[in-house]
Amino acid sequence: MLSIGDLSKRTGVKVPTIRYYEQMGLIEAAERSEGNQRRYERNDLERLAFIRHARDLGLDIPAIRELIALSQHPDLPCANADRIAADHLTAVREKIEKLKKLEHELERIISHCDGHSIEDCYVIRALSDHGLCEGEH
Amino acid sequence: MLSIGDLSKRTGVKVPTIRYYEQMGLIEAAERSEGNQRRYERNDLERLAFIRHARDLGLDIPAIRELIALSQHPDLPCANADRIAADHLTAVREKIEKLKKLEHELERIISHCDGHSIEDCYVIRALSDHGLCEGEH
DNA sequence: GATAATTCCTCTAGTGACTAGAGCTACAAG
DNA sequence: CTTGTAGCTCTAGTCACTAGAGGAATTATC
Ligand SMILES: [Zn+2]
Ligand SMILES: [Zn+2]
Ligand SMILES: [Zn+2]
Ligand SMILES: [Zn+2]
Repeated sequence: MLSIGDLSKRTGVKVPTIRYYEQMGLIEAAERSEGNQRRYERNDLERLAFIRHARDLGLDIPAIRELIALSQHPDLPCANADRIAADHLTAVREKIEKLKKLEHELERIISHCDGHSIEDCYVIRALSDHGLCEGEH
Repeated sequence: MLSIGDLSKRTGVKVPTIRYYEQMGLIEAAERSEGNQRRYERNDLERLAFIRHARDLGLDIPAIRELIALSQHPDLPCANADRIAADHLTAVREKIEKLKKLEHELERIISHCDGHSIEDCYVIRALSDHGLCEGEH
């Protein structure tokens, strides 16, 4: 039996975050001690590690909730789980594309400033006028 | 004299967002009509276009506030403006790096699943165990 | 000039995934 | 047995908006 602090130390998930996940329905409400403190077991540890890893990979809470629900039906086909991962990959790629466009424009803007007065600052001018940009964003 | 709706149409910034920017101190409180409605002039249009473009490039509101303040002192050196842009570029690059790591792991995870049952699903297994990952994230 | 449609006003609350803090209680170590 | 740490619940704050309520002003139509 682990306290919430023990669980926190072992998984690297902060104590308030564990309570938050319980509230969000990602982990079941834990048993309580006589004094109303949460007590966890080994499988809670695994569950929380799963959640943490999924969050580290950028999945959001509804997606994780769905994956947990799926993982409790081992006989179902895994198409839905695979789709969740694939959709997330697509979203990640779209974010990368957008950020690369920003990176490109910012590089250009910064390199065009000769760094004297605000009056001549290319950063300020470029921000005032999207027409000076090379692409959309 | 433009109404807030006119300003919105001309800049592509939604009406509530314009009021929000006023509240955040990015644009000065506009003059009002007899009936208490905001009335804007040409320079408000430029200011709002500046804000919009800076937001589109991913700058946050405190950074934009600082850039606006700087732009009102044309004789100052522009090092601070340049630094704001450079810091932002650094942040964008860091985000790209993180997302690329995620992209890599997700590609790997998805390609390893042969897509039968949940029981054998590599997506679920990989989420359960970061040890299966190639890198950190 | 009356009426209707649209736009505007302020204020509050919701978004996602936590995080911080207040005020209180339980438990472990000395 | 006292002290210190850890736990409890509840509320509010983060960021940059967005949605909605309830009401007033403006514009368009007749
Ligand atoms: Zn400059
Ligand atoms: Zn641009
Ligand atoms: Zn699978
Ligand atoms: Zn991993």
